[in-house]
Amino acid sequence: MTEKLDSIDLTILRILQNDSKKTNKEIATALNLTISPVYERIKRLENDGYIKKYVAVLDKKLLNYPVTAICMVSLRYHNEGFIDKFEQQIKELPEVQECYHMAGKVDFFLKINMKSLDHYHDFVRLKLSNISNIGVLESYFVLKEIKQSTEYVI
Amino acid sequence: MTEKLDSIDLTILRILQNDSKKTNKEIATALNLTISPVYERIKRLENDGYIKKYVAVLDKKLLNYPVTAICMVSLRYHNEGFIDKFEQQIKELPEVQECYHMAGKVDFFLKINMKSLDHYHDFVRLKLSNISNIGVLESYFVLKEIKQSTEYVI
DNA sequence: GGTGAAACCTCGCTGTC
DNA sequence: GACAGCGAGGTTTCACC
Repeated sequence: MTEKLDSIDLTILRILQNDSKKTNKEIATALNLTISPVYERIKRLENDGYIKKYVAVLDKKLLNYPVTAICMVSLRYHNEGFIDKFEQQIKELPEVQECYHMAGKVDFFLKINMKSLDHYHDFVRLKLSNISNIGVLESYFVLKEIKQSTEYVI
Repeated sequence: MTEKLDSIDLTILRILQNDSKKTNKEIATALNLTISPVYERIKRLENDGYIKKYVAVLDKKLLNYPVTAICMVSLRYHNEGFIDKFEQQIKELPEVQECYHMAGKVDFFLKINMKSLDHYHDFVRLKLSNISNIGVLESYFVLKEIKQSTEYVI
């Protein structure tokens, strides 16, 4: 494991989290380096876990997933076992893109993408409701996506 | 612009949204095709906008951004001009990773990553508060990230 | 930790069916 | 729309600094 990242590492990460198709050559040029050190630093950043994965970001609208819901869930019981069980069940639902365990009145935030409100209705009725221990479930619908990114300000 | 995607297109998109480093050769093998059609389909999917970009997903914890907040904002005034102005100002804040205009009582959901609660405090005090027209601002903190993905169930 | 070059492989394209 | 095959260029490695 590495201890610290220097400014070259950070620049590489900044470039890759914006466009992972940049070649080592392009990155090397931007950094006034040769290809080899860039190659080796990227390998190190991958192996040390700084870079988790490389993904293609798709267009939700074109793929016909226009409905996004934010769902706030509160559990009925809060024992460790119940919480772990809930988390496990949520992980297995591919429709749930994001899920966070929260501090405060609401226990979980979920972000869910759907083809239509009917699909969302079915999802809540057939899948979410099958998860026991849900006390309160409130759905909010997205009117417009202002911003969606995976970048960090590093 | 293309009208419809066939099952080969969907398989390619499924593969790439999970791992964009897969080579055309690997994808071709998985699909029992040669490289050329895979190459041409991906080019088409990029040009038609189905694939928006390729990014590296970084590890928040290792980069020392352990604090994630969900922020719910309600505006004071809801004229078109005010809403557009607010959206514009949010877009310019790199700390805000996601922002959605919502239907209902709350106007906007924001997801924000920070190095510490102190940084979050400064962010709210110095940046968010500088945005006029914010009526109500409620912050919820993430205890644990259960799931975070950019994939769609296509 | 960087350089530069060699070996290898994939990409990106063209012609053909 | 898919196949075959090629030259260019990217990836990977290594000896050297």
